[in-house]
Amino acid sequence: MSLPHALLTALIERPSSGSDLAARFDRSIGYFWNASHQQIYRELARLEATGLIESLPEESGRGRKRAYQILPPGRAELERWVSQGEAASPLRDELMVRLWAEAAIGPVGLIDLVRRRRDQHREKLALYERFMARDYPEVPADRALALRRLVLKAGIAHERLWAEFLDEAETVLTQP
Amino acid sequence: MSLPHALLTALIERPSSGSDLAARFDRSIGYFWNASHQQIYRELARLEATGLIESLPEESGRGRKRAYQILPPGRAELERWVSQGEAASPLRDELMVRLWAEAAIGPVGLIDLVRRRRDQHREKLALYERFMARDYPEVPADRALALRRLVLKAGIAHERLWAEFLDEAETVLTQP
DNA sequence: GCCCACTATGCAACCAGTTGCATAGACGAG
DNA sequence: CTCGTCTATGCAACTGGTTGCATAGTGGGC
Repeated sequence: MSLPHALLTALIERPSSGSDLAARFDRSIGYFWNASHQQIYRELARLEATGLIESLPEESGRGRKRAYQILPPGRAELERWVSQGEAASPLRDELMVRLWAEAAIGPVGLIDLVRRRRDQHREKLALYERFMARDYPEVPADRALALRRLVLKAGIAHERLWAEFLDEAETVLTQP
Repeated sequence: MSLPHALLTALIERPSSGSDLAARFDRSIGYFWNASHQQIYRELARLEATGLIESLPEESGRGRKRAYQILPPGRAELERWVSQGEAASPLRDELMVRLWAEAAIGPVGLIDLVRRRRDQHREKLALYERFMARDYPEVPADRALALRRLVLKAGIAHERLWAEFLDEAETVLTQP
């Protein structure tokens, strides 16, 4: 249940509409949590129904932007939640299952998929590195900025790890 | 939809019951795909209903082991699936959302959670490294073994990355 | 002025995964 | 022998995420 809290966090930074939020997700926390616009709209409606956020009265309706802002109970809920988590989100990666299956049934053309996916990771890596160079040319002294930089840094490390791993997988898949 | 294919792969290696499979998931592909016993039983029932596997006739019933084996259509489906995937599974990590939220609302005691989670990753890392030393003392020449070793290696790299990242997060969270 | 493409919002149905619990046999302690 | 505990199987309800589609406004090209 991180999506509502991710939305609350985004709304603390500034009031936003659903499409705003969808766009912002792609550019910041999107490294580690993504959401489709349908999820976002549904969750915003729920958050409003439970009184954690409210929509700004700007003659709403379909096709019209509808901005939301966070309310005090929303901030309280976010504070409660942040330090309260427990288990690590379970790890799931389809490609690993495919590699494992290839080991069991022999060569079946997984190599193309591996190459495509490695290229995806390389692209993301390059993108995130541009973000890093642009937004954090040096390590910020400010705590909040340092934390946001850290999240981006984790995204970079993650993409680099996968790109390197997939290079190695390519070698193993082609050789014998 | 990787679970059915993960089960098919496991059943190629050898016929197994639901609880067998649950145990084996914890020790091999579990690094990258896990499943509760409920999911496994339900999925096995589905796979049998669609004719991809069959249960061995060993006087079944509750409390009795009920082993399944893969059928030719199951193997065919697995081969079809392996090389056919497309998008990378979306990445989701709650802790990153929490870090991001902490950046927005200030210190709220996330540090304990970070330490706990770092320790979890360290434990897994140590465990996987033991597996590596025990099962793959040297790089196997055999393709299938090399692939399985590779999956384990990815698990190790992943846990190490997280443990190191969380060390850094601890530093940032405590300092300012 | 009209059409077309684009942005923004939203509904409904479906699917995968989780949670809580129930039931049946195996097996050992007393 | 019977009680408690462990393993194995299973059902039902719920939740979060995905897919496919529908509808309303906006704005540019012609």
